[in-house]
Amino acid sequence: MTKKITKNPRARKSTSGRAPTLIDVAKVAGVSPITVSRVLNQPDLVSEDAQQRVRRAIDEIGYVPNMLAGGLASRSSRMVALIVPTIANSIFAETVQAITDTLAQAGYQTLLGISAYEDEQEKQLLEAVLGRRPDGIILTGTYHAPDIRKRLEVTDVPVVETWDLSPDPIDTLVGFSHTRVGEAAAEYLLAKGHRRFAAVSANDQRAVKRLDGFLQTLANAGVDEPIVAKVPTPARFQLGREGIAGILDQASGPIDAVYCSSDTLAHGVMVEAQQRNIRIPQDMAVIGFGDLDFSEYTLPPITTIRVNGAEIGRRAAMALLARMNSGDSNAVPGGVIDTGFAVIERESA
Amino acid sequence: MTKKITKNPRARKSTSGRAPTLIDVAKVAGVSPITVSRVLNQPDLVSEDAQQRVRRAIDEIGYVPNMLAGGLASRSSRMVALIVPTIANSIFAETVQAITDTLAQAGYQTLLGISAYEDEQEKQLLEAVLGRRPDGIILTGTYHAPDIRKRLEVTDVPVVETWDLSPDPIDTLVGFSHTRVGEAAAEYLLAKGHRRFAAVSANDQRAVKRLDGFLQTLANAGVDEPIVAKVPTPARFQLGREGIAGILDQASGPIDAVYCSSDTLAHGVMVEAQQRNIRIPQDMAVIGFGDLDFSEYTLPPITTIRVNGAEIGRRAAMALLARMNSGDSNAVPGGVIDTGFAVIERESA
DNA sequence: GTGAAAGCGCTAACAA
DNA sequence: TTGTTAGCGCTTTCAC
Repeated sequence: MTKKITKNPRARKSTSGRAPTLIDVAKVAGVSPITVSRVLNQPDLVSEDAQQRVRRAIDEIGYVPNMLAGGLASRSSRMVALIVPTIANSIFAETVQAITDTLAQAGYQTLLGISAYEDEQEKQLLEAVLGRRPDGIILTGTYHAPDIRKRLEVTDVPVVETWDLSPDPIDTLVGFSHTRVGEAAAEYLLAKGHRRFAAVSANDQRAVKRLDGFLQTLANAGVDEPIVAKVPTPARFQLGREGIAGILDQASGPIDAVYCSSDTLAHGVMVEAQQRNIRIPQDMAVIGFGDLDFSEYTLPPITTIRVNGAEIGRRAAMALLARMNSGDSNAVPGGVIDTGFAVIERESA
Repeated sequence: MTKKITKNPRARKSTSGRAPTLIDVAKVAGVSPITVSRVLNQPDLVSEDAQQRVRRAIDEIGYVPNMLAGGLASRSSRMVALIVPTIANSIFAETVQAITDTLAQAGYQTLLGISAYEDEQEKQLLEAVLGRRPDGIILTGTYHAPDIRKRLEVTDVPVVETWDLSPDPIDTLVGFSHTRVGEAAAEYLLAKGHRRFAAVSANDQRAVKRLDGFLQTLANAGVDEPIVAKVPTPARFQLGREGIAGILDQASGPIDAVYCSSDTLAHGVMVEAQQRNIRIPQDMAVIGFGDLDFSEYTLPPITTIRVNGAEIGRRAAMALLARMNSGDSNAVPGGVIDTGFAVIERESA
């Protein structure tokens, strides 16, 4: 190692081989261990004088509390497990960022798991994470493999599901209705007078819900069934391009409007349209879903159904914090919070 | 809580109020606690027969090992702290994803901290995280506030710095030279015959290094000093647009080529150029840095200096794993791995 | 191949 | 306001 073991006079404890403990601090400060503990966790119970001595001692020997030991003794790890399908998508990234921020401010660390939209992954991550005794768990989506769900229902760890709505949450839910998103997209396009539709959708749980809402609303309105291109997860720009290319090649007539399950796909659709000299939105309207910042400045402008990833993250984290602090019993029932979404029109540049 | 406390016959331990422990397993299996521990951690030392009985017991009572206790006793938490400036940027997101994946496969969980490019944040995150006794730490960048650095040098926790190169790493380093990236950009543009330059750069540590490399190389070549627009972090699409707009408004003549510290900024530059009927690359060349997938399909195509975020993450994680497993002493010196970068030309559509 | 004893570093509960 | 006594649930010796 490049690091030199300098003869730092303060390093007496670190040279002794093991990290200084609370007992070391207590000795230096001339108090009992529990007083040191109190200075750290409930300073109000300790006299000014003792606090001073203890803090001085902590600085002097470079003491860092061992939270493994603390967690074991107090049965509270001050960690939250967060499981998301991906962070490569800017909107989930915003949510993750907001969650870690909010939790960090409240003194909780975030244990991150990325499930890649795989049940098996999610299960393994949970398995691994439960052993750490997290004080709370935040999960993306409302579908979870049956055994995972059961495990979570039995645990008394507060669970927040987010990014979706469901009639039977495990515990607490902070999200919005993807079915409604799809319906809103269809309603919007129908109101604009469009009648010949196509759809490019990813095939993950929530994208499929949106698509179903979209298709169902169209069916109810009695318009022709749209051509649908389903693309694999994670949705990449180029998949949108390929998706619409296939649709346009096989379509018997012109397409009025294209529904995309995400802005990323919508972007690909737009570029392909541009290649083919199809003007947007005059020749073909495009509606996306997700992160407005992206589509707002991409030319030509498209209509987007916008959700605020950061806001969802913040609210999910706050719901969890409330849950964790509401006494540790299951007395308080978990709630459902609908964060909603907004349709953002950007027809004219 | 919505969850019903069902009269599940197996839930005898969970209804008893506390989670089953290793001792509970031992009783059911008719062995001593240490045997249970061995089945979990060193199964080779235990007879087939005993293993069977223990595993059966574990399933029966739904035992989940308490890693807080395990970590305390074994002085190894099997957690790694990861501190990044942001994940809202797809390239860092890839790195984070690769790191968590690689570590998870090796049985380590990732404790995520997001520093928002703030020293103070980074410090607090580290402070908070050190108490969890992580087995390793992965940090973004090579600059760290002096006190953070000192703290880390004294610790015997393996540290991997990534996403940059430096002559004096704390321990191990996996990254590439940002100065060289800037130089390569300048060399590339100069070779194309460009002479009147502009630059739009973010103002974080590494972006500034790239910019400096770019400017220095131009200065050495004796060309006029470029107009530079520095934009705040995190770089958003629109900042690129505003940056180049300001430059074009104040420039006394045409600009041959624009250097951008990231593809996100480059995208903004391109859109603004499009608005002003400046053709790319014929009228004005643009070079970016970061994630090829983004710029490759954005029209018009630009040249990008590409780094593979996932690859960097994987290598950083593997370096850390090697470090953590190389006996716990500081015997093995930390190494420096240069992951390099590539110049991707996309001049013609 | 298995077990008994002794902590890991901290905090809960009670007492003074 | 402070301290004492017992653990938290596991792994490390070391013994058999």
